[in-house]
Amino acid sequence: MTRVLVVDDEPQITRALVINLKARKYEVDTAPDGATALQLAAARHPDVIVLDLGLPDMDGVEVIRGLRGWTRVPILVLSARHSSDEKVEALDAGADDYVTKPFGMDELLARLRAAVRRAEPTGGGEDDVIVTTEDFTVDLAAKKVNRAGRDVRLTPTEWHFLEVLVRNAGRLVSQKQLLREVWGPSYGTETNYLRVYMAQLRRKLEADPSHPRHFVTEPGMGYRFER
Amino acid sequence: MTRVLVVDDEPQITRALVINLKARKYEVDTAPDGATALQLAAARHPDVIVLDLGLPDMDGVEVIRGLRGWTRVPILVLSARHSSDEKVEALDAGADDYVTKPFGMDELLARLRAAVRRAEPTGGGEDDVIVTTEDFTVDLAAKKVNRAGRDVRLTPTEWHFLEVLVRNAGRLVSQKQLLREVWGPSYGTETNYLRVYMAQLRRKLEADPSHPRHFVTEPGMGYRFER
DNA sequence: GGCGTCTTTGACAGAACCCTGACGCCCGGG
DNA sequence: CCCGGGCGTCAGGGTTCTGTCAAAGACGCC
Repeated sequence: MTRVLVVDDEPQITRALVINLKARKYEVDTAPDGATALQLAAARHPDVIVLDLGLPDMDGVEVIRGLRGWTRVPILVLSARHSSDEKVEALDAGADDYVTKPFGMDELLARLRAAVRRAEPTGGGEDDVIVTTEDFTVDLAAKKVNRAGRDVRLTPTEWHFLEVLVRNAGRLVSQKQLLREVWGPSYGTETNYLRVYMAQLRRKLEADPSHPRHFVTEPGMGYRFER
Repeated sequence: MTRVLVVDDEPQITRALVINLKARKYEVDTAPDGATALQLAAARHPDVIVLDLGLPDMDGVEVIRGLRGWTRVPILVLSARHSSDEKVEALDAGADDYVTKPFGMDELLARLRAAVRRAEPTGGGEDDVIVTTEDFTVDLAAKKVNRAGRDVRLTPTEWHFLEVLVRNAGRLVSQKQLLREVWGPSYGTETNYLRVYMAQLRRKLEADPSHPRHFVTEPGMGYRFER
């Protein structure tokens, strides 16, 4: 199910959006200000964010920048301002689309669909959505891991952790980067999380967990997934 | 350079777009109708398409469908129609954005930048910078060193040390500069650190560590990396 | 409210790493 | 010839980092 984060301080707009989105089987979170928005974005990992630029606590563009520091989630900006400069500023800060109020609900939903659609994993392309090693297979699209013919059960955090590593196959991923991507931008020093979850992944996926072949530790720097 | 395909049958609009795009260092192709557009898209593989819906030979939505059959290239629709239905139809057919005429050039260009930006490859986007010598290769992005087909393990300090030298390939790096960059700004005289770590790097990377070819000592001055 | 799953913490042993001091070599100058 | 400075090498010990385990908290579901 697609998860949407609606950020707006006007209750009637928020309510209208929530009703329409829920009717179309979206999962919806709402935030009345920028701080809550950033926090919820990190905690809930929405698939798309609808962001009103006129927030009580901070400039909407700052919210965009705060998000773009660590995620590429589609951002659909909503604003009462029609000025070209405002649009350009928001778009260049990292917004994906800009809709002026008052807006047509049908159009907004269509733009939302478009934003979600193009953020989906590279479909027909030659990108390998499935990563194979000698010991197991990771299907990034289906969110499935297979080992010796059996599907392996991963918890949400385990999967997220694995995904970051696999998407950077061969590259070193720093501890800070892992923490930020999996737990959110306010994390960066809780390396014990990494140790615990790395151990879980190795236990579930490595042929010999005590001598990992695919999940390599680079002491003091981070971890690396090798196929 | 980013390649744009402009599809429009009105010469004055096409011309205005071409001028503005070329001024911003885009490479531009133009097509006056749908058939030409589909053909050029296949032949030239543009990074983004600006598509007017009102074409003489076929319905604009058909062009979108024709493109989406084989490519995910961003499509920015341009149209005189303001109706919500039209927008929804185009967006759901696979368009990425919808701008109504008359449009502001600044806004259009900003939307174009947004469309191109999000189509960029994921994963931070940093290109793999690989430095090669006869004896080993250094991948600065993946933080990987390969020698004779095997990955060489470097400690954090060793890697940092190597990185500074490699980024200044061919240039002399003074002792003070090395110490400051690797150990921090309060260091500058602890040349024994350098001797120790230089020895480690040579032992791990040089074919003949006692007669280094790539890590050259400039007595009294500093070190130099030569490929 | 009870239960199972998942996440977060804390503690600890073992491993990896970094600093340090000692020593020998080379070379130019006294 | 002797001496001193700069450099390369080596190994020990303190420090940090990692793997592992267990248990407490948080959460959702029935």
